[in-house]
Amino acid sequence: MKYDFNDIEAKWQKYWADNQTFKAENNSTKPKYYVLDMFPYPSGAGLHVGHPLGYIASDIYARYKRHQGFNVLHPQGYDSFGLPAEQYAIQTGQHPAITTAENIKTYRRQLDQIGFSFDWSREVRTSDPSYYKWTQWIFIQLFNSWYNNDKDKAEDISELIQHFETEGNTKLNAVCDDDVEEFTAEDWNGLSAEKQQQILLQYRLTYLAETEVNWCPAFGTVLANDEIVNGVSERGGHPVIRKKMTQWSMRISAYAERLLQGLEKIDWTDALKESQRNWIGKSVGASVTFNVLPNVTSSAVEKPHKIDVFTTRPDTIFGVSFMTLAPEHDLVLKITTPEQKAEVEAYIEATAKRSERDRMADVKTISGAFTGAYAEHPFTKEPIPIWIGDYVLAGYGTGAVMSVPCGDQRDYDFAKYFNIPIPNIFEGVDISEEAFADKEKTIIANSDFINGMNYKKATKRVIYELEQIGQGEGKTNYRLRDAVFSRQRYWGEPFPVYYVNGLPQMIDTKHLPIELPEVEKYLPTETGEPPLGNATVWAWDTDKNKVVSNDLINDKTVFPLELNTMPGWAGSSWYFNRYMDANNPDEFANKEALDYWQDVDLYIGGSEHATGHLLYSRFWQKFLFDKGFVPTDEYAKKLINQGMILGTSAFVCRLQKKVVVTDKSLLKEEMKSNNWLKAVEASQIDTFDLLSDKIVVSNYLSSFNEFKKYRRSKGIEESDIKLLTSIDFNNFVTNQLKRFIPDEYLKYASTDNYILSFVKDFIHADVSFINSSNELDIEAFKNWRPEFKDFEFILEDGVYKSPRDVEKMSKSKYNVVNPDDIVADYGADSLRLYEMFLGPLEQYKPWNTAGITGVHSFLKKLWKLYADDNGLKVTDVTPTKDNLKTLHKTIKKVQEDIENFSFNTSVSTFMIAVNELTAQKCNSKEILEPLLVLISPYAPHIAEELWEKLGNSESISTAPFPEFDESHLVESSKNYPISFNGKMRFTMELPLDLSKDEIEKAVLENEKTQEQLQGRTPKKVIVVPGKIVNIVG
RNA sequence: GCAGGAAUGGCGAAAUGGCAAACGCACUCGACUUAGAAUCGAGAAACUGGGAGUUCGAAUCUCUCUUCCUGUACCA
Repeated sequence: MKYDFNDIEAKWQKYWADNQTFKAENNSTKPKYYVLDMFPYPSGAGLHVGHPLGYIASDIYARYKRHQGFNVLHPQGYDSFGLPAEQYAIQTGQHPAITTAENIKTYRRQLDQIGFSFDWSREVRTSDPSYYKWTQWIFIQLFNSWYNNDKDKAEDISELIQHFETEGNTKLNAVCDDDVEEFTAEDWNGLSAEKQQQILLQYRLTYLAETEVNWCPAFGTVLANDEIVNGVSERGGHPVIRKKMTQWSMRISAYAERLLQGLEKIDWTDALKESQRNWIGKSVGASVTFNVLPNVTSSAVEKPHKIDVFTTRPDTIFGVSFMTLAPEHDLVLKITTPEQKAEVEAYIEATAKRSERDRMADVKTISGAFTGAYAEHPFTKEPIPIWIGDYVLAGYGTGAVMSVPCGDQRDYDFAKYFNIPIPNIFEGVDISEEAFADKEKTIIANSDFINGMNYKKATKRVIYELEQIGQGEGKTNYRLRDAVFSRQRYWGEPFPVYYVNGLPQMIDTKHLPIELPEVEKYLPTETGEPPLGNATVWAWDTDKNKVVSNDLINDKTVFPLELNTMPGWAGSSWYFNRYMDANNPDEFANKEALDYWQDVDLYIGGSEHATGHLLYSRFWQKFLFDKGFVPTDEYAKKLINQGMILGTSAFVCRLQKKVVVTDKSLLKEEMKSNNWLKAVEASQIDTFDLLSDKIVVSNYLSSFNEFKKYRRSKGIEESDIKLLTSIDFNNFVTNQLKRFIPDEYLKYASTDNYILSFVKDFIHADVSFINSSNELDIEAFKNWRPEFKDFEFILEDGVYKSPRDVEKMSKSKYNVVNPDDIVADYGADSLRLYEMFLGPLEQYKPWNTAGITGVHSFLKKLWKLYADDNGLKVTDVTPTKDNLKTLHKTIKKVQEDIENFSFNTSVSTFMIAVNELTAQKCNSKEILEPLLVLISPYAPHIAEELWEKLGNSESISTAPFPEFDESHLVESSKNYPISFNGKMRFTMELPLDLSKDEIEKAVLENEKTQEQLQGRTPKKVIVVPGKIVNIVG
């Protein structure tokens, strides 16, 4: 019997599918366990070997939990709306639904062949109307809710209306827009229905408002803050500009504090929690109101202007020597004096021109302008000049700061630059060079009623005093902004919204889903409307309650529908709940199912979702929890970020034409102070061109590691490495490259006085041309591209060894490894084992296909334990003590490893076990049968096959995990390491039941001990029974 | 700048206070084979980034420096 992995794997994959082996039950007496992978986007490129890493880990855990007797929910599906399918549609005219379906098919085939234990009966696709029906439903729930700060939860909008009707909004403690006006119950009741709707929008958890958005012209859509990195789009790196647009937004800021606090009770990685904390950006301080002093331009009747600022350092209020507003601040033009107008306007224009990116890149240049206006200090009543400067961000806090140059470096730099006074309000601190920002060491001085106080006391007192005069209060500020929820794209969830007189109306939930309409083109319309503006059947008929032709719009019974679609994160913000009851047509998930499964026990995925998906989904979960739709307000108890698998790129090293000639003696001098490259530059005496620019040299001296080896073999000092590389290269050059050197320069190549340095460049070679010893298939490389056809290879021992480097896996680097090939050549079990064997799950690690032979031959060895050419070898023979010891130490280690997610070490443990059992010639079923259960989460196909061969008729996935029995590991003696002053010198076999004293006696009597001591008396003897003996002295 | 993580053979790594380098790749030699692949056997190498401390004993704990990676950044 041979280990025919291809047949075995196909057989069991079919068996699992036919028998629905991994279907999870919603009614079970077993304890539940929910293992989830982060939602994949089915891209057209398919999977590379890096993608399944997390899926394999979660699959091992899911299978392990089944062996432990849990009812395991391990679903999979697709986050199938998104930009790439739409970009492809724009280019080719193919409907995104078609390409998406094709991509999913490829994905599914690739996933299936790796042997995952997914419950495919629960598959979801965000682009499927039966799914996005419920995304639309949640949107409507958000629209119909507001956030009650007193109860600290979301409530139904009807309760808000009731409040307005009886008390207005004066005593209301709700989260709302900044510019809400106060009104009484009478005011409210007197308002038109339209006006009431407009006011309610300022409170709804999803709302339509004109907001400044990040517009990406290349994509023709807005992007959320987390989709922008360094001022350009995360995808594609396109420029992003600020633009005012009417958009749907999500009032996630209402949940800022709970999102922050919730991190305390979930077992997610610290790095991830930390980035969420940074993103939420809580700062505690005070808001302070400064009154602007009237000047000639403000007429007497006009209300005096006020500037609100937020500060985390109210204790430094007496150090304020100016104020700075963001150039975009509303008040700027209103307060600027005529004398300063020209300068201020010029400055505003100049900053507006600078892109967000320039502004971020250039933080050193200080710029600003004086408005000519003054504000009054709330306590001293002194006038404070008001400046504008682009170091103050319009989007944070109030877009204005009280500048305390002695306590803030940015204010300090600004003050220095514009010659603004820098009063010192710190006791015993020198501020002549820089600002003093250390809160802990602060003692306040020159500050009236807070002199001598520390930061904490002074802060408290200042806030109290501000409240007394009505010019401030304690305040907590969050960096987290409301999330823009509209996208000007086609391939996303349509909003269940139509417009009556420009005001948004929700379609009744019983008419959902509102399906995506057909369009001719996926581009924006000529009038600049989103792609849905191309749809001809896209109007809502309120009588028939269906989508009808645009021609019928009469604004009485037929109204236009929303043209934006939802962003990518809409569907992924709640999918984990849908899996609990994935096929329910009447509810997003049934209450019983939700109560049974509760939450995700283990969530595995990449860290790139830290501030996007993982924050938005926590927000939606908390909202659904507030409204009583889900039983928990955090949906994932534990989260692990798997590391990325990197590619090992291969290169050929080509000599550039230019050769630098250096005098060796000069170079040695230069080397003393400079690095090698600089030294060569500095001591160069001549340069010339090679006769060819198509020379490829062996990596022998082009890779540093190879060189280290070489150095050792010649006994060359470390410090001379670089120098000698070059000299040796020179000799090599003399022999091999002579014919490429012009005659008049040959003199340099043939004497020892000169060093020739070649400029090199490295060209990516496809990794499939490289064998396990890094040797390049030169013919394949030459035939790969016409421009490589006549490359001259200078070989070393007849082969070309490619330099390798670790990089991200990508097509452009020709280092992508497709799991299909690995599965075909070695099988899914080998792939699974190898991915785990590479290293710790969370770590970044390079893929090197050559190494897979190790785990593959392990599987063959495993097979041979059970079967050989004559058939099954396993018998009922009683196991030996050694057999049992091997089995039980394996059980113990593997169980510990899985529970610690240390999958790489359990693969090693299996190898050790198989090596030992092979050496022991173990045939015992009592050993070999439980061993299969241990291995089955990792290599399920071979385990099933051998399990069946041993006479079992049920799938191995139903077998209980073997019980660890300590008694098999009990030893009667221990080979003690005997150390002298901490250094191990020899070992000594001693019975384990000896007492400390007996051990000490036995060791001291040993002649080797006496030899080590050479007559000295030990000062101290440390005996740790069962571990070590250390003799000091 | 700030935050988080890391540094151990040629490579991936293991050891979490007690015999550093288990396990695997690559390498060398040998066996088998017409040959290659595969398989089996044997072997070599390298002392934990630097410095200090705690300890009988440190890769592991503490301090410090260096380097690298990841995230984030005019956040008042």
